Amino acid sequence: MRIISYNVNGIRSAISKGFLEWLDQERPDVVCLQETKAQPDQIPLFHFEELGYRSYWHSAQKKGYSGVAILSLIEPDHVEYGMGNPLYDNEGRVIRADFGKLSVVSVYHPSGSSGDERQAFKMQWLDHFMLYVQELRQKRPHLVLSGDYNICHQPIDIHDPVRNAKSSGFLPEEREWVTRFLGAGFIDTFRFFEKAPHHYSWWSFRANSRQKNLGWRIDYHMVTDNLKDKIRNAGIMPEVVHSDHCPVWLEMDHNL
DNA sequence: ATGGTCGATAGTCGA
Repeated sequence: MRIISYNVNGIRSAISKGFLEWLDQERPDVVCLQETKAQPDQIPLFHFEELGYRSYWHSAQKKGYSGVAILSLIEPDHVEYGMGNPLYDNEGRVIRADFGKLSVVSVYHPSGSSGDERQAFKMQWLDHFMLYVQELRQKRPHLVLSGDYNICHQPIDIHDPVRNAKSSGFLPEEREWVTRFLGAGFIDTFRFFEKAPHHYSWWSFRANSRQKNLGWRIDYHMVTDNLKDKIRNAGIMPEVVHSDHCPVWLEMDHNL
């Protein structure tokens, strides 16, 4: 089973840049999307159906903002929208699909880059997400949590750790959250295989950052450590350019 | 210190 996570920075924009042709070439079993930036009536569902994908969308209340989705060639047994708390669910940041014993979550953690208020919300959100995950594990112990975490964990995950020491996305408290998260029994599947620096999943649109590979690794497939023996491989697709992020993939044994 | 770039929208805002 191959799962791809992709912050598309607007699904309609990504489609205009060749997203569907890319999807048809890759044909992953499951796709977790973030920043769909579309209301339900603005989503061209038929495009995905034509390619054989069922799709499930959790949009934000605010037009053109946030939003997550899961596309799947396999029919999920169940789909859950949000974390079950109205305080956190109106921005369309979490959707979960269950496939047998496996649950796949597409998550878009808040950005804190627009100011102190959103940074505070981000930290609150992260705390709540931790609780959500711990509770979810009681009934769904085999989890793949894929998405845009908006946090670089280690200095090798960001091109300039010194200059970004005070940047949202690389703050000590954010990095410590990821450490605590992994310590609670999750695996950063990309780092499980690749120990080298200079592998990123997001680049600023400004200053030709992408051409110069001055990026941040903020998109992850985190899996519960009970799936350790099922992880086959993981990687990043920096050559795919429909967004300021690139897709990240995870290959798992399908029989749990 | 400033400005640099996008997507979605119609407010400029949020990233």
